[in-house]
Amino acid sequence: MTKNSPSTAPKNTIRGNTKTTRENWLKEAQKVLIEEGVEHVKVGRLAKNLAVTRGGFYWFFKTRQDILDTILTNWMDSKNDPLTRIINDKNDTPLDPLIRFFSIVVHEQSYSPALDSAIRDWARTSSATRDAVDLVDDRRIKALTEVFLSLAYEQKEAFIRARILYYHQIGYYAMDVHETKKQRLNYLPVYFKQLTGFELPNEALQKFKR
Amino acid sequence: MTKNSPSTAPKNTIRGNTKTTRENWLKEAQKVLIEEGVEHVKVGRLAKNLAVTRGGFYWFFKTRQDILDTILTNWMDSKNDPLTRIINDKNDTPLDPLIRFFSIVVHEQSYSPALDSAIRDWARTSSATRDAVDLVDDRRIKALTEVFLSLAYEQKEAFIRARILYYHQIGYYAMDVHETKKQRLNYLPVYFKQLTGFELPNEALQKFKR
DNA sequence: TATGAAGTATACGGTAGTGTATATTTCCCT
DNA sequence: AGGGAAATATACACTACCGTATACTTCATA
Repeated sequence: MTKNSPSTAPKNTIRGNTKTTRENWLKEAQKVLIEEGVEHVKVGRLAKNLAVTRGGFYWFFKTRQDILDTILTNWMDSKNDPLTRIINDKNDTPLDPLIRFFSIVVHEQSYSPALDSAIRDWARTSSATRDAVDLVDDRRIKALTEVFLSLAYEQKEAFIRARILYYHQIGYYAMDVHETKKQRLNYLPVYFKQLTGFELPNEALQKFKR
Repeated sequence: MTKNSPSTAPKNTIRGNTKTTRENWLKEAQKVLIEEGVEHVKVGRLAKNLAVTRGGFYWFFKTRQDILDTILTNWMDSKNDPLTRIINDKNDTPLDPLIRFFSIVVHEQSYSPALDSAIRDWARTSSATRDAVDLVDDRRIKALTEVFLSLAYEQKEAFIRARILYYHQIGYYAMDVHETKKQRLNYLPVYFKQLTGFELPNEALQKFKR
């Protein structure tokens, strides 16, 4: 009847006839978003995947748009974006932030390029999403520019380097390249040299291999 | 009643109650594909944009899928892809193919990165499209690798350079960067240097400015 | 052990899309 | 001038969504 606001209510004890959680729905929605794009994130579809009827969905979310908004907000949150957090203060060598960037990108934990790419697609038809993507891209490129500046590149050159490094990354996943980790590690030093202008230190390479 | 095969019949004289051509529909479909993605390419939508009812659509195309297939086939055709045709034989300087690549990309005539990007999105849900995109990407990267090899780069380095150059390009448009031509020309020499390893010849830069 | 909160299932009315069948319009050609 | 080809318009049956309302189930806890 009158349902409570879906945005409240953290609850850890499971009560009643419960088969799904809000997180289940969110995760499933993200999965479909990644694999097939926004247009396929339909509540009936999610319900089916969760082996449940649509009814439950509206317990957790007000509308379809509501769950989409939630996904976007989560994604935008800088706390969830390792790519903007590559700049670490404490006892770094100047090259460390870049090594961290490559590490995040190569290992693909804590950061989902697939989600990034799916959201980028979504931006095509949603201006709110477009804005979010612009904001995040800008944030990341600023961070990378800082890094290159600290490596003594000129402003303009640093900015272009940041762009090439970042756009290349975006392109790589937009293309949906399938490579084994081994292949990627094989190419890594060449990529590093060409994209940053510096040699990848050998001890860093060793670390990647784990 | 029984309609003739839509794939035949080139006709230049306009007869009967005609308001649209097959090309009109195709172009409109491409436009919507670019602006909003495949899922929005609906025959009612196209009809509305062409100020006509849906009826006519089925004169030119068997089904919605038919027009989508046509778009994909056109796109795939290497004759329509300037990016794979950058290698010209006749009296080139070694750098000319690269200059041509940048020129195509900067000027955006004869090649629509927006369409490229939209089709890439589409590949997410259509395996036929996925295959087409893979094929085209591969073709282009091979072409670029050849170019870098002819500039005396080692095999591996040439391949990575080709990738970075191309992926950067893809990423640039996936990000939907908005820049004036002036800005792009400003950055161009820096991009060229970083992406190819060679200085952009001054006379080439001048040509870009027209 | 029973009761009510938390969630699930079912049923409904509405919109938007698909493709097919058929009537209608328009203009080239003779 | 009028017959017919080339489309266009209209009408239909069908399916897939959406969101709302309401009845039903199940378990934690009192």
